Amino acid sequence: MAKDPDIKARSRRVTAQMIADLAGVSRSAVSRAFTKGGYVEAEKRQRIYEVAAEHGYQPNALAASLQGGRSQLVAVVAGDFRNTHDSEFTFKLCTALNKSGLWPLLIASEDEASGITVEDALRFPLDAIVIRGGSMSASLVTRCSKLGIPMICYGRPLGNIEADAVFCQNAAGMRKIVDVLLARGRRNFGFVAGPPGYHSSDERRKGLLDALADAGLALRSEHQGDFNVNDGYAATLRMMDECTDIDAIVCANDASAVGALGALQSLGKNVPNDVSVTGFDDAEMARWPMFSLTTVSNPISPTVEAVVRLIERRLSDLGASSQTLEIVPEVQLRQTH
Amino acid sequence: MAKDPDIKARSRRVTAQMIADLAGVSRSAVSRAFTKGGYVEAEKRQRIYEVAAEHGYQPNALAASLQGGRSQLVAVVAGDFRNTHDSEFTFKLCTALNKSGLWPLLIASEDEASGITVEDALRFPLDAIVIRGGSMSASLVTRCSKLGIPMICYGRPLGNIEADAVFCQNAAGMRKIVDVLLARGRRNFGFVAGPPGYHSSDERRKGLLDALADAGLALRSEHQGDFNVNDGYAATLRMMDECTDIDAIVCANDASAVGALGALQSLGKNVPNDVSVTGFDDAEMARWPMFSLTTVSNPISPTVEAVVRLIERRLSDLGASSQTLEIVPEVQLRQTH
DNA sequence: CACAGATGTGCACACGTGTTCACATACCGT
DNA sequence: ACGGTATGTGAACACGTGTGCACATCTGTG
Repeated sequence: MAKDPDIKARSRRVTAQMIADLAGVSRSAVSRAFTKGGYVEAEKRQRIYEVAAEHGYQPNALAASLQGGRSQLVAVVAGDFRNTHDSEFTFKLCTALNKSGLWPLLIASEDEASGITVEDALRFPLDAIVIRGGSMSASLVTRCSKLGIPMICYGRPLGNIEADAVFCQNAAGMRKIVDVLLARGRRNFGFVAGPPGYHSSDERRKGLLDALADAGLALRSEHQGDFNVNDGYAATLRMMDECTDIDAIVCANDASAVGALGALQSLGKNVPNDVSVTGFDDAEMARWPMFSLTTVSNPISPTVEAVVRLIERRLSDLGASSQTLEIVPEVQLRQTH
Repeated sequence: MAKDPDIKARSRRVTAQMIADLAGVSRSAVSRAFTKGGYVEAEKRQRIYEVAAEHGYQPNALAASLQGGRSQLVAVVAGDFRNTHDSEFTFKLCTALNKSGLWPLLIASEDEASGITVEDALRFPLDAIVIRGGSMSASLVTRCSKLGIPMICYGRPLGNIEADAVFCQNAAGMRKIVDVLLARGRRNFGFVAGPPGYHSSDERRKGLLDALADAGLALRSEHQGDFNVNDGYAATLRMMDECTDIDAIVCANDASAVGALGALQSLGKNVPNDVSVTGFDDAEMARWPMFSLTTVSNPISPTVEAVVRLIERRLSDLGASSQTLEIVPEVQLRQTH
């Protein structure tokens, strides 16, 4: 057993060579002891494990990844959490990645305030990158392709961009819930919109307008919000001020709908007798007992599973053709329609 | 200009050596061109940048980190998001880390379902690890110390564990808001508790009981929840069924309080005339117009700043003594007390 | 005995970087 | 002329791993 080679006096991480010296074996033996299927004599192996445990040795995953192995890092570009459904999605995605032995490197916000861009993350030899549709660009796809980093996009279809994608059919989901309202005899529709330029926002609006047009109707009132409760509340107050005969308020997402419910209550309106309210996404708040919101599901679990599946497919076969998976939203009938 | 060395036929990341070959320079020149202060002749430098841009070259951050540099990875162990305040905190922490040039490696859930432990993350040469108090253990501290990984704990004080910590004075905050209720003449207190065994849960309960004891009062009713809206709603229904003269419902967190508000409304109770309701944390929902919840702030920004400051201090001086920062909560008076 | 397979071994190499070092050139001041 | 400084250069080394390779021993089979 070699003398303690002054580990404590050094701030460096414990290395395999240090363990080898202490255990009186070669570095190869240490490496083999920590590699599945590696040949090391049982007694030697035991000694290596003991010394390693005593000194807190763990192989350095990043050094190992240089060897043509994978880093196991997956960048998750989560956007700005404007829609709370996104934060629920992100955390579930991160959990699922962990379950697959992958480590999410989180980019929680991509804007100028954070001084960070997705491209900064490409300095890491990522196994993959998962990114919201809104942050996609053709140049980013090219960059990732050149670096051999698989890219999976969620939340929107990609047009002529070649990458894997998972998205929810926003327009179709919106049509479904408008059909429910029409079937209940609602005719005077108001819309609490999300911020324009966001694909989900725009597609949900399109689905609403198309469904109304097919029924020979037009929107009576529209007010924009930023996908949050406060904006939904204010937009609804303005809408009811402008048109007192609104009988259905369709909202671009659940938080807007929760805000609408709050505003209607403050106005003494009865939901759904006086006016229906619907949301989109089936976020957790939609299921709270005081709301029991009728909404359209943008189910997190199937989307997360699809993303993970696409990653694994890509890691198995980098040259596979790109694939797009669509999630079909379903109406969740509760108490507000 | 050397011939294209078959980059496209290889799935490997573009390397500095490949760029050097293409640009007709040494690898050292490429390295210097991408290192601040590195000496490279201007014309050569330009050529290197052009070739690099054409082939999507970026230095591999992980290879570079082997050179005694830092990985810039910070593990963020975020727990299970039982309390929605935690997801807000985590998101903001990750943004702040990005701003400091650090990359959060997110462990979104540490339980058996994910098959992941914090120790798995220690295989990466992390610059630091930020962890919720509930996931702390002395053995983890020892392990990190041996690996030279600084650890910052948030959410609870550490007892005799040697690590940096930031936490909110839960008990003191609770006393403050109970004093507000006492000053309003409330005498019949009910408590919607959080899950036992969570430090914040237990401390907030202790603060409540102590404040009441000092006023010569005892809790009239207590029901447990899991820090969420649904449990707050159900607990409040049970409480009002059990004791019809409750005049103040103190909740362990804001989501429980939001649930309590919903339950009281369904019972036709007027808040705050009939009964006061208070929360804890000042999560975003506390500020929604239909709730306008009186609560205690557990301010995210100062906590995040403190965590980042502790990380930077540790990175500057690994041997610095451990430090504990306390965040003083403040009462946020709104409409429910 | 020869061969094949299993187990075991340490040396040397590769992975992709940044840095050190010795050498080179140019310029300025003493 | 000499010394110091700035700029520039490529070879070699270091970082911390996993792997390939040649060699060694043992066992079983034909």
